[in-house]
Amino acid sequence: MNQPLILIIEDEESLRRFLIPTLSGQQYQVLSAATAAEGLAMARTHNPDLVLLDLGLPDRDGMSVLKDLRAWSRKPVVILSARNQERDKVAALDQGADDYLAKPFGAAELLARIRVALRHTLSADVADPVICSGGLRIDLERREISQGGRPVKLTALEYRLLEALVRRQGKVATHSQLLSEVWGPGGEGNTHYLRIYMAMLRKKLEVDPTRPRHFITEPNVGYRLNLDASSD
Amino acid sequence: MNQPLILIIEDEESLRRFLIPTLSGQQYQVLSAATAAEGLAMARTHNPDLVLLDLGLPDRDGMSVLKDLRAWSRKPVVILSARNQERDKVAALDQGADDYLAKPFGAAELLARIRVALRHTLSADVADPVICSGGLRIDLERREISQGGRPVKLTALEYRLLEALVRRQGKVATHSQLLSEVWGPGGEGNTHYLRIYMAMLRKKLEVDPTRPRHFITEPNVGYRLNLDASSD
DNA sequence: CTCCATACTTCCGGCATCCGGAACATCCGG
DNA sequence: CCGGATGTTCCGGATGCCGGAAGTATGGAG
Repeated sequence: MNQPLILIIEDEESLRRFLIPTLSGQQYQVLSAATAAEGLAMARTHNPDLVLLDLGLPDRDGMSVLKDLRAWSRKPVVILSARNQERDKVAALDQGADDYLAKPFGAAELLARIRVALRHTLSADVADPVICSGGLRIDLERREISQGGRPVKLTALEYRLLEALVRRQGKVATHSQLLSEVWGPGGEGNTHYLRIYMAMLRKKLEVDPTRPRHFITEPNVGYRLNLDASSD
Repeated sequence: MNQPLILIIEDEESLRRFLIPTLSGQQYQVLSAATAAEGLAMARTHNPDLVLLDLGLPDRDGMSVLKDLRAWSRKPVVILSARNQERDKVAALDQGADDYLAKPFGAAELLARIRVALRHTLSADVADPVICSGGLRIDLERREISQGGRPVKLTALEYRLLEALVRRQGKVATHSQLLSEVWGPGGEGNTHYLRIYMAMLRKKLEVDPTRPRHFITEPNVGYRLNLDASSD
C-alpha cells in the first residue's frame, strides 16, 4: 500500500472538486463516484484502501450503501455527512463506519482522520485467508484443513479454536480470550477444556504431537500459532 | 477482552461523575485518574484496553501524556477536549490518538466511538510498538524477546519484570513499585528477589552481563531500562 | 434401540518455575 | 579500613501448570 487508493462517493460536485486535488496532493490515488450505484461498482472493481462516503446520496440511502460495503469488505470507511444528529452518527459507526465527519469540516482534520484510518489497516493485511506452513494448510474460507496433503476433519469446537488462533496471526492468545471466543462468555476459568482441545489439534495437525512446532504453549499466558515452520 | 477496561484521565470532577456510571452501565470496567501523573501510573500498572484522555489536564500537557503512552502501547486512545481548534485535533490524531471528541459531546456518540476503537483492536490488529536498542528487541504484543537475533525464552516473572521496566520507558522504577507490580501488593520488602531476577534479565539480555548497558541500577532507588544503546 | 462421535469432567504424574535461605564477591562512600 | 548496598551463584523444597489417560453424558444417524 504505497500509494493508498481512496474512493470518494459524493454527489455534490463542489465538494468533489475540493476533495480530489486535496487528496491527490498527498500521495493518494483518488477515485470518485457521484452516485451510490456507481460507487459500489467502483469499490468492487478497484478494491480501494479507504472509502469516503457521503450519507446524503440521491439514489440510495447512505446507510444501506455502508451495509452493502461491509458485507464483503472491511476496508475503512469515513462518513461525510451534513447531518449532525447524534442518532445518525451512532447508527453509522455501529454499522461499521470507522469515523464520522460532519460538514463543514476542515481539510487538515479530514486528512488527519484519513491517516488514522489507514494506520489501523497498515499492520494487519488479512487479505489472504489461506495459510500454509510446513505441510499445514488452513483455508478459512472453504473450511478446509489439511496436513501433509491429507485432508483433516475437525469438530466444531476444534475448528472454532483453530480459527481463534489463526486470527491472531502468530500472536499469543490468552486463555480467557480463547475460552470466551470458543465457549462463549462465561467459559473463562475452565482452562482444562483448552488443554484438551489443544491436544486434539496437535494430534491432528502436528507431525510430531509430542514436540509441537505450530501450536506453541506460552506458559501462564495462553497459546500461539507459529507460522514459521523454519524455526526449529 | 470480555469486560474491556477503560481508563479515564480527566480532571473535571463533574465529567468524571458522568462518565464513570455511563461506562460502568455498559459492561465496561472503569478506572479513573484526575491528573496526568496518576493516569500514566495507572496505565502502566493496569494496562487498560482503552484510554479516555482529557487534553486540558492541570499538571501536564495532554499531548506529552499521549506521547508517553504511545512509547510503549498502541492501545486505543480517545481524546476528550474543550479545545475545538483544527490544529489541536490534527496534532493529537497524528500523535497517535484514535479519535478526538470536542466537548460537549453526547453519551451515545462517545459510546459509539468507544465501540469503534475497541473493534479495531479485535479485528484489524494494531501492533504494540517493538522496542529495539543495541541488539535488544522487545515485542510486547507477541511476547517475543530477542538479543542479537537469537530469540530468548523468559519465564513468567522475568517477563512481568521486563514489562514493568519497559512501561517506565527509561525512567526509574523504584524497588517498591517493581515489587508490588511483579510480586503483587505485599511483596515490598523482598528486594532480594529483585536482585535475583534482574540478574536473570541481564544474563539473558545483556551482551556483557557484568557491564549492563540496558538494565541500569539506580543505587538506593531502583532500576531503569536504558533504551539508547548509543551511550557507551 | 444401538452405535458412535462429540463434548464435558475427573484424576494423576512430570516438570519447569518459584521460593527462601545461604554464602561469597564486588563496588562505593565515609 | 569499614559498612552498607548490590551482584552472583548455589541448593532443597513447594507449588502450580501442563499434558495424557481415563471415564461419563449427550445427541444424532442408522
